[in-house]
Amino acid sequence: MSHTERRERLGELAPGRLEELDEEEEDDDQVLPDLPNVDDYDGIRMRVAPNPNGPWHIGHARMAAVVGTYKELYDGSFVCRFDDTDPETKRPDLDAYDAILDAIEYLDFEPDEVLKASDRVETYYEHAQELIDEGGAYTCSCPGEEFSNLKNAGEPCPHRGKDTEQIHEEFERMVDGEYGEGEMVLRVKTDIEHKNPALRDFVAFRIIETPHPRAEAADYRCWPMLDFQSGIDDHLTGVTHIIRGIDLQDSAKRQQFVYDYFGWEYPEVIHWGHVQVDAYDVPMSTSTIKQLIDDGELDGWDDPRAPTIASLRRRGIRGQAVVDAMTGLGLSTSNVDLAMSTVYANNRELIDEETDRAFLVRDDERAVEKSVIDGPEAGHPAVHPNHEDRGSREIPVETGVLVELGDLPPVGERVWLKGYGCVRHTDDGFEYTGDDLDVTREEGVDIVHWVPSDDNVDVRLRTIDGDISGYAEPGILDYDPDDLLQFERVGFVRIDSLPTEETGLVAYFTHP
RNA sequence: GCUCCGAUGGUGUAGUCCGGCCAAUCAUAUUGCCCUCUCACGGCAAUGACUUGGGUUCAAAUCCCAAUCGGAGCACCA
Repeated sequence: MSHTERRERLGELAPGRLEELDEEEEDDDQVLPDLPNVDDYDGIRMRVAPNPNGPWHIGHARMAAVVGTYKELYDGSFVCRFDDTDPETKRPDLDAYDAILDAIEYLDFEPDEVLKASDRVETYYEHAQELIDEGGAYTCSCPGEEFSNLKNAGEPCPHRGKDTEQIHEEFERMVDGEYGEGEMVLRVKTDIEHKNPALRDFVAFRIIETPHPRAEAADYRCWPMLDFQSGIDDHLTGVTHIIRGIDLQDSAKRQQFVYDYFGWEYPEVIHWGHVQVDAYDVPMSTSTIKQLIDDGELDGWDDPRAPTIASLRRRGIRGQAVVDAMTGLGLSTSNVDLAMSTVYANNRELIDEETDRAFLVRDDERAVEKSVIDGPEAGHPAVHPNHEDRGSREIPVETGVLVELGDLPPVGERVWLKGYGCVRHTDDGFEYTGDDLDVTREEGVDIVHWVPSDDNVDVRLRTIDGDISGYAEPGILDYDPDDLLQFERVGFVRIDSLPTEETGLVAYFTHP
């Protein structure tokens, strides 16, 4: 049935429906879907809860980008809470706390409150004691495997029936550090026969003998598990909406037991899948990146080859470009692949108009030197092709020029040196022809970039695929670190440092 | 093994709740053309998707069932 036929048919069968559809012409062009049950809350409060075991990789930016955007959308607030309750397996990196806050700032968001779980251990203890009073927790000395077997069979362990006084006493001893690792844990009493084995009597506190790296928290040995700590904190900090990964899809159900004991209302929860990013050889994992840095494979967290926030920033990519790409991914529960080309497209849109142009002849393309015969003394390409008012550059020619091998025409053919003029490749070098620009259109003469063979600047261009060396036009020295440029026909770069006695100018490749 | 969850082009996404203006949106990507003293920007066009099979219905991307594929949890990690 054709579209028109369908419409006519619908008109016969349900005339009102057709009008309804016509009226539904809605208006929302929202960047993110509505949060659930927003009207049930006085204000929207969310949280970003990173583990500070390293600076952020690109995937981490998604949480800050989305939570920050919701904050703006609903005029709400968000907490940045460092969930640093494992000094052993996910040992916090003391530099990461600030690195993460910097990353959030780079994305142009500001947490309304910053908390560290390791500052709040006493609070967790208090709630544990309360939970014990409510009959919601018990100390358990089962070896892990033994408990696991019982749990999988749906059988309670012998410790489940202890009286409250003994539990208090043993928990007290856990806090006082009187047990070694693995000797005693505090479990939340859920439903040992729950059909989902993942929800049965989970651990709330365990002993870790390795001191916490933060001096303020170094004396604690009895640490809460994520599900306990996070559940308590979300309530205490007034969080209304939680976004978290599908790896934590059972957390809410686990924490619900604790909330029930306390008579609390559980916040709204959204789960989303994992993000993969294309374009990188390096896996997007904090521990892997850390290892590669330790091994010297990467220069640091901001190495252009690292899939990290620090790297994107150093390459001159705006936080806004990252945020736009992240919000574009939506909140799907399935795993998603972020194409870096999306980030690049967003960023190009942000920087193209304002970024000055320059020439870089890449040595990796095997620059070739040619003397220029009978030509003008200098070329004058535009600073920006779409903005004549920004003037033109002056590039001296003197004895000759460098061009990339791939741009060198066969002997006897012409090429147009951009901003300079047309030359013919002869046995003697480049002979200036004086041709009009029309030859580039009418006779197919290619327009190429070039630099003076004498007066140029050594450049090391750091890219996602490794370093490239080359020679830039002299005017590049007028720029400062952190300035952006577009090397014409190469791509955008951020100037990282000016030349020194030992090294040339260092630039980071942004994107084509 | 037990328990959850998901599936729209190369990628992401809208539409799914409440079946009908879906002949499926937008972006990105790729390709071609135009513009251009850049392979940038801009303009135009092309490419390309409802996992499969049943069922309900006048009508299914949308509801139901099954299969397939994929993801996640069952840690004294977060």
